[in-house]
Amino acid sequence: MQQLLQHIKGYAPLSTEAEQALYDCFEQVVLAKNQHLLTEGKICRHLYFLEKGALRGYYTLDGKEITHWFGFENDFVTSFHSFTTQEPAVENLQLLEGSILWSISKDTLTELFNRFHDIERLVRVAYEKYYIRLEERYVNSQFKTAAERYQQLLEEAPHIPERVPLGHIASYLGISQETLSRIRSRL
Amino acid sequence: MQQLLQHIKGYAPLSTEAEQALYDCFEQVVLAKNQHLLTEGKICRHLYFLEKGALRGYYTLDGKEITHWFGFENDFVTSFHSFTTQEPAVENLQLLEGSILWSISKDTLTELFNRFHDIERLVRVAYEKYYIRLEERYVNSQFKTAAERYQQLLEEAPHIPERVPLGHIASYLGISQETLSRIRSRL
DNA sequence: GATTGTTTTTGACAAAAGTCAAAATTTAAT
DNA sequence: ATTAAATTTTGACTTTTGTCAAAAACAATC
Repeated sequence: MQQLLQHIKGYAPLSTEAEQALYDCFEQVVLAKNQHLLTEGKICRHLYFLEKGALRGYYTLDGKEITHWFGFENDFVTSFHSFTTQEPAVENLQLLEGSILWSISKDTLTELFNRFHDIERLVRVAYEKYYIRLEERYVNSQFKTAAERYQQLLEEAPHIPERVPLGHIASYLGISQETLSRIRSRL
Repeated sequence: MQQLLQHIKGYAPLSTEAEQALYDCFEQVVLAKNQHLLTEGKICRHLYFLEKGALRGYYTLDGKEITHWFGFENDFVTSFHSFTTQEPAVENLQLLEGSILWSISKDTLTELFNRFHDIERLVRVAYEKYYIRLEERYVNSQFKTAAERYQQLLEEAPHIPERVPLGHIASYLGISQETLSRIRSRL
């Protein structure tokens, strides 16, 4: 929990009262490898902070699993679409390692937004970071070749290829596993 | 200006004072077709609301222009990365039509955030919408074929192919202009 | 340490998309 | 209306990536 508070204070300052309120509102969740935090069709009612571990977001297309993002230490994770709209999720969240998370419900968070301007600010700032991150991924995915994307992944996020099976990485990069394997053999 | 206020009230309620403050802080900008709102290397100090017209964001790669997004009526537009970080922009913003915009500076907006919790909330909610929109684009771009992407564009955003030259659309979809032309001839 | 299951690699071929160059069409300007 | 400029289409060919099937490598378990 200290890790969570430490992390979010990097986004924006927090009053003592707001910090205490956050402290009171997050609950610890411990899950084993391969368990699901969310399955498609369910409404995602929680936002999670990942203290330790790793997970992936994936959905099913033509019977295949498509992994479209990963979460690691100090990431906030949720099915963003389902969490914000409270509509059924189209994606699944599955643990890739045994993990420690901290959870807060949508309702509780909404209440915190009402009570504390600084918490709303903090989330606003966090959204900016996550938006920029997604924008970069988008541009890279669309306008670079498969080999360039993999090389960039090795340089900028080496923890991903180190901790995640190749098949997941291939779909994360939008290529087939065979193509990724061939790219690697050429390096 | 009424259009802008009307639009943002769709995100979250606004106190009369906050509404007045917004009214006072936005300035009208009128620009002709092909003019630039921002060129790469410059720091983007303003956020714009597009009341009427159209524009594109593009950057240069290997001497080619890559259009990665479009803005139309009721969109907020800026170089998001440069605006939030105040680092030099990597992208250019160019008008595709003669346009009417409303501009607010980063400093003024920051001040409004400090004065009005409800304006910060409104932007937080707006970010959620823009994030979801980008996430959908991302998933579509990476996991669908070129033809599927074009068909989806026709269905979900027909104003884009109607108002924008083919070359821009091709790079927006991440394909060559020739391929897009061939896709269209097959329909 | 043999066995089972999972993950990764390799091969042969097919499909999709890119490139370069030129022609056709559309749009804008005089 | 005519000319010039820009945009879109077409053709021939190359490169990239995907698919299916099988083999190899690696891990986990008993």
